[in-house]
Amino acid sequence: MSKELTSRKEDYSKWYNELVIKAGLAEHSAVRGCMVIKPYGFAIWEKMKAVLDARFKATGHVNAAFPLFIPKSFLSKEADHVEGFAKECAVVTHYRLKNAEDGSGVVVDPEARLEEELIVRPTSETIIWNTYKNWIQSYRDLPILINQWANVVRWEMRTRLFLRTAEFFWQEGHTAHATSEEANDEALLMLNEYANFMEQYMAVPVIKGRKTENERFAGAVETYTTESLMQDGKALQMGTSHFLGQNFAKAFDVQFQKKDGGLDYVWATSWGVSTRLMGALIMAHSDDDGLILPPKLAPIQVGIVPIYKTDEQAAAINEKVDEITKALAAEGITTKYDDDDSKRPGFKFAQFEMQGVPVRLGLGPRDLQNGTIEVARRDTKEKSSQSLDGIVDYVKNLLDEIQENIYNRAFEHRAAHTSTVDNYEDFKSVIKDKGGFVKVKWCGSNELEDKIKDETKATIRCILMDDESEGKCFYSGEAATQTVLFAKAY
RNA sequence: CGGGGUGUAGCGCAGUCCGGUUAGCGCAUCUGCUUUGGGAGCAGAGGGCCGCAGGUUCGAAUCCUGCCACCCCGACCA
Repeated sequence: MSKELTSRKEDYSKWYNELVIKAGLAEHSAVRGCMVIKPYGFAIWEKMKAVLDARFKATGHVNAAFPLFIPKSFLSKEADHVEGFAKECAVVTHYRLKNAEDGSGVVVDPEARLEEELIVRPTSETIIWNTYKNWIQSYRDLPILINQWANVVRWEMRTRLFLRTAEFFWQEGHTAHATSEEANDEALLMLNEYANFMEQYMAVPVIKGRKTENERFAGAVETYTTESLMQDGKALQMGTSHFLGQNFAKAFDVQFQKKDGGLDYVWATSWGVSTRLMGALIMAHSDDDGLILPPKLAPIQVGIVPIYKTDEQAAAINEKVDEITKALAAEGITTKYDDDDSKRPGFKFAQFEMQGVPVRLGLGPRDLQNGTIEVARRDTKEKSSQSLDGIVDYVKNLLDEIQENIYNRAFEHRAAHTSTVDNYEDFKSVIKDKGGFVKVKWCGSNELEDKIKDETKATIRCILMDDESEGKCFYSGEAATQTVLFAKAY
């Protein structure tokens, strides 16, 4: 395996694939389209999970677990929903294997066919609403605010590590409410929680908006989304939050007794983010030397490399590093001391860089003599010599600075790659040559959206929340009803 | 599902056209010595159902037939 990555300029897609492998985040498994998330990659996901889970709980939600399998008939109860997912479902048809008669191994036992086939959940609305039906009789049972952390399966044609895999991990929130307004507020609340997490922890700026009918979740009345822009100018949908109206309540006949008497169907939301966030995190910040992680999500915040010739020097360095590590740990900063004697310092520097460790410390005999330590920051690759006294405060501040810097960098990149146009010629040339988001006035026609997609590959990523609907549609010249962002997307 | 490509050591590949010693190279691994402030050097060692199953042949990684898997490009998607 070569030590270098393909550069982003040369082949962005290849760069991404190699980076995921070489940074030790994930790899392809024996099962087509399914990945193995390796310990280092999973450590990042766990940090994301911990922050999100705490936010869900702080906003009143609780966790629960629903089955992996869903009776096939459930899926078809909501018409749009089945249409959206039917084409990518894994189906369980049998429950037993037996030894092949010719001794060639095991075969499916044809006697063991399931009465009703089960599908592996592509999402859990149906099984959950079938359950909620039993839990809800009165307005006193509402709201229900439940989240589950789970894996789901969507049989994708073409997959890419983290960005699109046949099996992926996510969380799905499913809430039930007495009023339309309350449910819609919930969907917006979670959209904001997502956006805050993405910006404050992942250091990825996002645009909040609504999906067009074409792009909406199958079964939703309204889909809210957080959209980000990657370094290659393509957009990535990071998380979605859906106002489901009464669609699932009606499909599963979930009614409740209102306070003032009378029955009504329950109002619903669902919202989710997946391991796709890993893909966004990787693509948003990293460079040709490897991963760049935001300090708040980096499993290792500070990597430490000893430089020595003699055993005496090594012993003295070990002692000093031990001191520093403990002082950093006391401030809640995670470190990794790479004292592997079989590797040379240069190799370790490159390794920490590939893994995106935000800050690297180098300590050698010269430093011990001068009371200094070498500090290298991953985001800018700047190196400096700092006094050993006060190194903890220095590192602490530096981590904050890196977190801020990579956010600002991503923000500026997005600003530089967001164009506003008012005619189709300009639109086509921007999409083709520059990429990024293209902001336009829009008349709201589904057919036009499809046509533009066919011609340019660009789709409407979102309808801006605070849209001023003045002016004319950039394509049809009709009165514009909204402002939208187009982009080529992942 | 259509079109193209690839299966040879843990990884990346050569060899296949035109059959013929013991199947080779780089990286990685192991042992030893020298090294260590930006991906170390030398010496030695281990590691192969040549994707699978048939066939042709004195002889098959190489030729023929069938199958399987994976990758890329399209249609579909968080």
